[in-house]
Amino acid sequence: MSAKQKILDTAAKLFYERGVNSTGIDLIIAQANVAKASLYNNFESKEHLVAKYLEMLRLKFEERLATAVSVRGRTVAVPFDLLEEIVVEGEFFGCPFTNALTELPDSKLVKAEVTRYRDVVMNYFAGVATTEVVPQLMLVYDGVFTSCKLDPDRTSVVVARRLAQSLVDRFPSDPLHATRGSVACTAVVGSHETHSS
Amino acid sequence: MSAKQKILDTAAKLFYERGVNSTGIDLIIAQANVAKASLYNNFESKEHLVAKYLEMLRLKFEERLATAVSVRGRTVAVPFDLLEEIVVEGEFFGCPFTNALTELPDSKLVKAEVTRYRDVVMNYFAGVATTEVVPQLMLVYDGVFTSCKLDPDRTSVVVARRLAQSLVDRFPSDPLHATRGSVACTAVVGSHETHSS
DNA sequence: CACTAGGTAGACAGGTTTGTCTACCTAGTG
DNA sequence: CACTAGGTAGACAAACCTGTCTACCTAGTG
Repeated sequence: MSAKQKILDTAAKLFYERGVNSTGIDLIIAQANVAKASLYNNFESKEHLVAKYLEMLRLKFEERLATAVSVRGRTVAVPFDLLEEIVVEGEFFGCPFTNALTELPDSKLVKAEVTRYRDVVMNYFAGVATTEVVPQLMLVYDGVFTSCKLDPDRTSVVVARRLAQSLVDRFPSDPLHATRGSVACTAVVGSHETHSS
Repeated sequence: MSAKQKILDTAAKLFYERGVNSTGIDLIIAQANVAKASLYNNFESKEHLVAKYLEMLRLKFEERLATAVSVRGRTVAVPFDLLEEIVVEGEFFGCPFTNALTELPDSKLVKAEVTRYRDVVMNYFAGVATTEVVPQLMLVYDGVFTSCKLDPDRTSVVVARRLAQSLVDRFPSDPLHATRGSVACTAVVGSHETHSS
């Protein structure tokens, strides 16, 4: 395995679990078993490394999204399913993109990668819901990372998926002058749910 | 104005706008026009200062919440109205609590303050909705900070308020328990005990 | 007046960080 | 063989950072 990939993989793990600013270059190269020069030969600076780390995450996400869609179909639940896979396995540290931007608020590189990632998500939601619902879905999707990070209870992802599903389902009617429908609502929220172990 | 308060106010502004880790002690004391000894006489460490900063924000939030409730009534919209006031005035840097925890993930002091703040919010939502809806409202409330931070478009807060309102409307009460939520809730939230140390 | 609480100014120690640089090594290829 | 691309090892500079310390000042109070 090339030094570049070893660095990227090690940095990804450390950046995510310990935070970007708490992870020094020296720690990365020690854990990756590479020399410092290898890092600076392959990456212009730490900021560039962070950007590449985020780019890698986005590419992986796009890949997993495509795979899941081809298996389960293009539904609003898929992004939440993917998140659930991560949340259940051990510790969860929130959204790596928003985390990185919080730690490096002045980095244009990081900001660009975050935007690119969000565009992927928005695009996906735009494919399963009308344009008015997309901001609502983004709201729920943004929220689930924070809730999962801060609540010891990890059921947020289930709540979020169900909520997102209900938003898509009931869309045609406007929430405001919707059918007051306890029927529609209970049906929507109460029913459904294929998996969710 | 006491040096302690000058430090706290200056630190609050800097911590929020520039981030905790990017704000050095030297910058704080320079902008506050106080001596370094004044800072360390009043605050045990930088971490303690950050915790006090978050505590101050929470107290202000509780105060504004109480005022708004006494004026507009205890509705689900109030927390979103308060957020809107902040979002519209110039730049918005996201939730100061989650930001601080992202920057200092190992700080127990910070974690405790974040939890205390979230308890206030959850308590409030528990006062306007049934227990099943509260996690959904938290999801939307968590999401609106991220969305407002990352989307140049600040309409997220409007979308979020409307969504929260529709969630509450859909569950005016639990059919089994038959009571209109707001009544029971006022009791719950109204019985705020003074802080138990 | 004398005392004290709280303030100022700033040097300094000890640590951490990123990024550069020199010197050397090694596997693969023409 | 000779060359090269990419790697190792680690010293080092320069710039931060937090927290401590000495020395001095000043307004209010008994």
